[in-house]
Amino acid sequence: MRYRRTDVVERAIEVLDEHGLDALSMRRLAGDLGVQPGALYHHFTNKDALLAAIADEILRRGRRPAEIMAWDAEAHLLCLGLRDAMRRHRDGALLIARVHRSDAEALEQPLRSALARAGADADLARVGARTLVRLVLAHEADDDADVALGLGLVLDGLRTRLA
Amino acid sequence: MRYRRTDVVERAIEVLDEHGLDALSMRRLAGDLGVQPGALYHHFTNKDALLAAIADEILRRGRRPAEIMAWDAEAHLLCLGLRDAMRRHRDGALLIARVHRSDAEALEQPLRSALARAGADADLARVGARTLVRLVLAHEADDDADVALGLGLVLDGLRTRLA
DNA sequence: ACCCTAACCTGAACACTGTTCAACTGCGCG
DNA sequence: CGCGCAGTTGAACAGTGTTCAGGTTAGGGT
Repeated sequence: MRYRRTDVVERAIEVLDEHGLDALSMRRLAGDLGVQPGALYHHFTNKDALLAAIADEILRRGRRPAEIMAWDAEAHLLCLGLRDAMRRHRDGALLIARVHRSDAEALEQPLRSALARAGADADLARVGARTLVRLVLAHEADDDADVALGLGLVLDGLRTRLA
Repeated sequence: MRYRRTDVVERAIEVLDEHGLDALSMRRLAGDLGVQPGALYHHFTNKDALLAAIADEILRRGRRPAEIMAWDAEAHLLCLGLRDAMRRHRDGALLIARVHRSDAEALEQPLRSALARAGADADLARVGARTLVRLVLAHEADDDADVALGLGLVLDGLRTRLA
């Protein structure tokens, strides 16, 4: 059987959903595709690249069109969207947090520009966005009320600085 | 050579500091101690238990005596203490975050009781403490100004709710 | 001084992991 | 048809955590 990059990612997400991140080894995925492990390295330079591609795909599916609204409502919505996207998959937060460590930009950029539009200076926008993203990644297992409370805490802090 | 639990932990911290968390394998540590890998399993049921013991020791060393002060000053100080403790060792934040995943209590308890003393209800104290701890763990690589800004954000949020 | 128990360690094995690479296959294009 | 190349193979390398039957050794009690 012959595969393309996107086929591999799709199958990888299935393995992730069914068996978790720990079970998502190159050998396991290769076996699931009916292929030798080495074949995967034709599509991805290494496992990290594969995981990055998976994270990309998961986030791409979770992205919603931008709307015009107040900065704090938008920030809140962006955070909930991120949370939804990663919670749609087993170990989603674990995976995205791992990828986020080597590529923070992609996740933080939308929030940062929302904060910048609200009048935050570069430092505040950067730290605020980072704080919110990490908050969401860290609260995967918590229930929605806790997440809302945690986000409210940070958003309150931002509000007092942007007032 | 014969070792006790504490000897193993001490040596493990040295390996951690010199070569990083990735290099801290059971084989490597055993080799450093001049012992077979299996011997370590007499002192620790598995690697996670070893890592937990290392994290405990690192945090124990970093703990400072409690002082009587305003809740927000205390919370700020507790966070900086945690940050200092983990920054004293290579990959300290990585290690502690990993252990924190399966045992959140130990790290969050002091902050939670500080918030409770300030008049926070159980939910706010719990979420606030968790948020602060995760903030510190996530900001390891950032400079102190960014951390102070991030903490200030959350503390401001807490202040508006505790006023 | 003896022995016994418990703590500690050995050596080897098991079942995995990510990664590399020369050689082979088979599909599409000129 | 034949060339090129994307895709795959199969095997190997160098590691990982973990288990366990059996051997060793130190300390306390008689």
